[in-house]
Amino acid sequence: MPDLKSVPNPLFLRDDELRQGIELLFFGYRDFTARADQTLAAYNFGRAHHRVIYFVGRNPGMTVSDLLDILKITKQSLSRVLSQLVREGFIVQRPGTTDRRQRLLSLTDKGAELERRLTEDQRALVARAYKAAGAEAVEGFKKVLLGLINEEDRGRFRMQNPGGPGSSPGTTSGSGGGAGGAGSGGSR
Amino acid sequence: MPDLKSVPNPLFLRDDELRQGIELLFFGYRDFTARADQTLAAYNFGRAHHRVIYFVGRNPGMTVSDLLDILKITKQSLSRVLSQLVREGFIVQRPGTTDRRQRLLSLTDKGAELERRLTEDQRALVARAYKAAGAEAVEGFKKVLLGLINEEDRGRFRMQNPGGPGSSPGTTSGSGGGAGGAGSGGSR
DNA sequence: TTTTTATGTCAGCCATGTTGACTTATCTAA
DNA sequence: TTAGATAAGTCAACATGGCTGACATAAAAA
Repeated sequence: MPDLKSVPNPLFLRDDELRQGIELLFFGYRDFTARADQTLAAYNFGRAHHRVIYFVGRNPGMTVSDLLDILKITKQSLSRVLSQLVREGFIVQRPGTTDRRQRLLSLTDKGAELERRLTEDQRALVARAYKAAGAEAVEGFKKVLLGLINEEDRGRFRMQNPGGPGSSPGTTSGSGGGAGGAGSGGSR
Repeated sequence: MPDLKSVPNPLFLRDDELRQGIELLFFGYRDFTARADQTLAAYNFGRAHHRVIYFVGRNPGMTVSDLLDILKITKQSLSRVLSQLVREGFIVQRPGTTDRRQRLLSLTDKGAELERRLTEDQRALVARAYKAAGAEAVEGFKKVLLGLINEEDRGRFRMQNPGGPGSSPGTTSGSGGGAGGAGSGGSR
């Protein structure tokens, strides 16, 4: 591998390569969301509902502030979908124990089932792409995407050794959950 | 490396890993678009304008049908932004030479300059992520994203050897370009 | 007790996607 | 040469999901 510092513009940083990356992200994300969107339509829900259900499922007991931090939308925008999901029995809110102003969010059984169905679409798609690309490519995929992410949110992901290729499978376990992040302490 | 066929559920295909991939895509795309959106706001344009400008810049002389195929939106949706861009002098339309029903699209100088400014934001972001991750990770990134993309659109990308893991770094270079895709011949 | 914070709500605006119906110009095939 | 298909555009109406601004309530913190 060439020493990056000594090369002003390595081949993989040429304009064409970067544009290709931009387009891969566009097409990739477009198709990544397309499948789940169909499932959502059957419930008369949109992508915004999916995101709420997904992250609440991932972080049971999270606060509204936590969710806002993740989604980076206004509370008015969130309110529209969240209150709908609560009204229709997909999500429950209970007051926080230490801070009773908080509304801790979690999925109902009904919500958990929807979450499963929704996430299944994307998981299958990602699994297929992972399988086709191989373990090592997956490491690279994660590494690059992590680099695209806002410094502040990067901490949501606990990545193991970037050591790469042959990293001993036995230790890959750990972390797992990773994205938990949003502690209920939620300051802003 | 374990033989995938013999392992029912390799480590990199565990549920946690797949969810992490889903989240990386969400956060990655969110931040990938955030920067350019700010630039767009200064022109009173939105993401839809950006996409049109980007792809027309990338494929000068493309037809409206070509563009619709890429964006996968309705012509009514496209019309709203496209006619605005034409009206304001960012894009020109000229009749097709062989088929005069077609309106071949290209950027004006003004449009090209905007395209440069817009794409610069994303290119810088991608470049930073690429640089931090390294050439080999970039290969993996591309490989996985390509696997997420609709079979039909995959052909827009001419990837070099999927050679995989230990592929000699010296040869990582290759092709580059690629993504042109939408030839103006545009059949549907 | 006063102030700040966490949450929610009403009202209205904007961007961007959708469907359906219809027009115009042009190409293509019978 | 005419009938039908195709490329493009338009009007109208609607849904989703962002946004701002203003204001309300309860509970924590100073």
